[in-house]
Amino acid sequence: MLKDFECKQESYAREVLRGKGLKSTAQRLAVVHVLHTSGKSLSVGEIHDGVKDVLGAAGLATIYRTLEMFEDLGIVQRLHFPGGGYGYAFSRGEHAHHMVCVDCRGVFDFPECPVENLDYASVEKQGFRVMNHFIQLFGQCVECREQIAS
Amino acid sequence: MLKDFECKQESYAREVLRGKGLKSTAQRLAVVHVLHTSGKSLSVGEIHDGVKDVLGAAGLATIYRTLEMFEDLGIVQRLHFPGGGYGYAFSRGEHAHHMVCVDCRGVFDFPECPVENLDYASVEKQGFRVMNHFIQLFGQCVECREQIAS
DNA sequence: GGCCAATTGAAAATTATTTTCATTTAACTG
DNA sequence: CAGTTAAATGAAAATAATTTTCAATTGGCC
Repeated sequence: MLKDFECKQESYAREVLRGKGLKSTAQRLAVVHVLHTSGKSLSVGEIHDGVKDVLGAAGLATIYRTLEMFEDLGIVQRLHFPGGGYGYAFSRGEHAHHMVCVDCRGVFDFPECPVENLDYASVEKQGFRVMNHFIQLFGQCVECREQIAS
Repeated sequence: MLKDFECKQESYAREVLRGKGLKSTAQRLAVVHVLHTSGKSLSVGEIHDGVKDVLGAAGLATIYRTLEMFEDLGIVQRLHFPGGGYGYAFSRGEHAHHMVCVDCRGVFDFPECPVENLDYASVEKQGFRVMNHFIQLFGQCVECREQIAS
C-alpha cells in the first residue's frame, strides 16, 4: 500500500515502523492521516470512524492495537481531558508538550518545556529521582475564543 | 458518624463537604482515610478494597461516585500512569502537582509549580489562551531506588 | 509471483463504568 | 434525643469500553 502522495507525517510513521521491522499497513497509515489532518485530539471512536471513511471499513480492535503501538513508538500521544476521557494526537517522538483547546480539543504545540530547566534540587533532596514528566496545558484557541465572544 | 480520632485529612474533607452542603458519610471519609494512609495513588478497585477493610462492606458504585465528586471538590487528584491506567491520590484543593514513583506508585508533593512563572508570550502570540495545566512528574522514590540497587 | 510472519477483522469474552430504584442514613429541627 | 427529609447507599441490571481468539488476509522480501 503506497499512495502517490503521502504527507510528511505518514512518511515519518512509515519510517519509524520500518525501523522496528513493523509493517506499514493501510490501517496504520490511515490512523496517522486521520489524526494529522484533523489537527485535533480524537477519541478512539472518532479515529475509528475516520479510518473507516478513508478505507471503507476497519476493525475497532485494530484501531486499539495501532494506537497502543503508536504511543509506544511516540507517533501519537495520549491526552487526558479535565472532565475525564482521553484522546490521541499525532506527535513526533521527541519530547513534546501540547496545548489543548478545551472547546474544540484542537492540539497545538507548546514550544518550550517548562520543566526542562527546572530546579530539581528541592525534590531530589528528598531522594526522589525525576525521570520523566507529563505536561498538558489547557485553554482556548483563537477560533473558539472568537466564537464565544460572538 | 464521628470517630474519636480523626486525622487532618478527614477533617479537611468533612469541612469541604459541609461547605457544599454534602454529607460526610462513613464511606466518603473511609475513602479519604484509605487514600491518605496509603500515601500512594490507588486504583478504583484498590480503594474499594481498602474501604471494605475499614467498613466491612461498601458498594463499588459508591466508590465511583465518591471519587468523581472528590475530584471536582479537589479532595483527590486523578493521576495517569505512563503505561496506561490511572489512580487517585489524596490532594488538597489548591493548585498542587505530584511526583509519582513508577515502581510503587507512591505520591510525593512537588513544591513549586514549574509553569507558574513561565513565559506564555510565545504561546499567546498564537492566540491561544492558557487557562489551566496538568503536570505530573515520574521517577523513583528513595525506597524503590534502594531496592533496585540491591 | 510466491513465501511467511505479521496483521487484520469479526465475534466472543472480559473488564470497567453507570444507571436504577428501593432502602438507609446524616444533618437539621424542635 | 426523637422525628423529618433530602441526600446517599448498595445490589443488580444495563451499558460501554477494551481485549482476546483465531481463521483469513496482506506487506515486505527473495
